[in-house]
Amino acid sequence: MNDVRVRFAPSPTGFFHIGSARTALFNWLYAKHRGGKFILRIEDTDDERDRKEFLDVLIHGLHWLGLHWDEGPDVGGDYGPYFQSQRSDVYQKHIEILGDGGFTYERDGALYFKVSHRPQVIHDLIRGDVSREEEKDFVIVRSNGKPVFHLVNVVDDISMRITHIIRGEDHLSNTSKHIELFNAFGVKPPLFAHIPLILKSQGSGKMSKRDTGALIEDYEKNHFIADAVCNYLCLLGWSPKEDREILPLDEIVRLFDIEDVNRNNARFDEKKMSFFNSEYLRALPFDDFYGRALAVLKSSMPIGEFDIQYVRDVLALCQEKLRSFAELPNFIEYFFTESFAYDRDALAKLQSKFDVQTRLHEFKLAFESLDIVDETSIENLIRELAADHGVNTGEYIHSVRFAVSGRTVGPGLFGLLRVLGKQVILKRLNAFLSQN
RNA sequence: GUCCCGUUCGUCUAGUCCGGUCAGGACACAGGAUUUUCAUUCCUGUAACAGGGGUUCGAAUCCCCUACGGGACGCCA
Repeated sequence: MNDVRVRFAPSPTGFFHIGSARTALFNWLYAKHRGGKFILRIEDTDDERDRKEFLDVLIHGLHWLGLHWDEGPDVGGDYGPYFQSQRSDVYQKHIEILGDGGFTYERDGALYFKVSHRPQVIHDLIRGDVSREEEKDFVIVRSNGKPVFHLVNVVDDISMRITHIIRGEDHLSNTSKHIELFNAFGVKPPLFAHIPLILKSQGSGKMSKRDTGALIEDYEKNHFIADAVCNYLCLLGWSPKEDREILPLDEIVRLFDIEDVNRNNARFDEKKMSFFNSEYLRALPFDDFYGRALAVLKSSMPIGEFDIQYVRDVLALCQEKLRSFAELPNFIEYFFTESFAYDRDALAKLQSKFDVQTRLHEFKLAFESLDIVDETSIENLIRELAADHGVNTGEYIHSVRFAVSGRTVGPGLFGLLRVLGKQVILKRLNAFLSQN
């Protein structure tokens, strides 16, 4: 029997921010670690700013990250509805309770809550006890009749039986208001855990939606691996403490505890995020890699016109070389088109070192009479050529790579040629030689 | 301005609770090795306890002050 209940309570007023995502992640981790429930509650009490579009982005982003909820939109639960816009009766009832208790008064058409003018102690699992006194009465119902964040947030945490409130440190100063409300309702407040903020990598202040890497939907758009994003996010404010950083999410679930979260803010590091992504990419089982690669290429490359086995071969060649899916289309372009670009600067560099044209002529001559185009036979052929002409194998390798791909970087040449096939290789050699 | 939170390599952090190992790891950066290119992998290097006072035989670790950073101060959430 476990009764940990945590909630992620976003308001759909903007795109899915990385800081929100990490708050969701920490809530989710804690729920999973304790075998409790992770609840999604949509705080859509701001008619001016709430938009359906933002809600969709949020829901989609959470699913993409793999942070599925036990109660909330789409899945339901015993404490719904999970949209604050549908809970006015609950709020009305609680407003009356406060009124009956003499905690409220009206001014300028709005309903105010009378604060106690006594310091409120916040029991914070991360920061210890924090004492703060609320000085001014505050509005709980606007003059247009809509209840405000502080009220609905507390009411829902009470009625949804939330046991731990894990949220950003920016809420720490709000918490004294919330505790006043819990007290007024005669309810013992849940335990709090105010997690550090994510600061922008350059300059001062917290990550804002305009900073690169700030929006979860951009990671999906750029074909990041969600587990890598989660893994990196976990390490912003938390550590497994054993000189290990890349570890599977289920292991993080096992090791994670909210009390181990750091107190100081963390600066976002785009490079380290990318490093995590590339580590995850390389570790992907090939079929998984293949499936993801296909989705990336679908829109940018005419892979449909090619044999499936050919596409698989190309991708098998590339996985170990790739650092992100975003660079995949450019990386393999020449496997799927004859109109790829030649890197002229790179060619000039090669030509300054040795005679590219001569090596290509020599290679072509020998290659034409090669019957079996597999990696071993290509390698033997090149090594023999090099020995015969008394030059380094590299001269042939670099020349051929350039002639067939237009560039000096890429997968191992022998595999590359094997996959390209004899016909295409000869066609490209001829085309290159006739133009240079 | 007021209140709250924080401060270990450039960055993320371990170590702090229960003072005593050259302050450890990772990213980044620099050099080297391996590799047909690139990437990988491997090795090496640069680099930190914000400052000042205490307490103590001994402080990154405990206490105080200062500085700096962050956050909150809405009929936004």
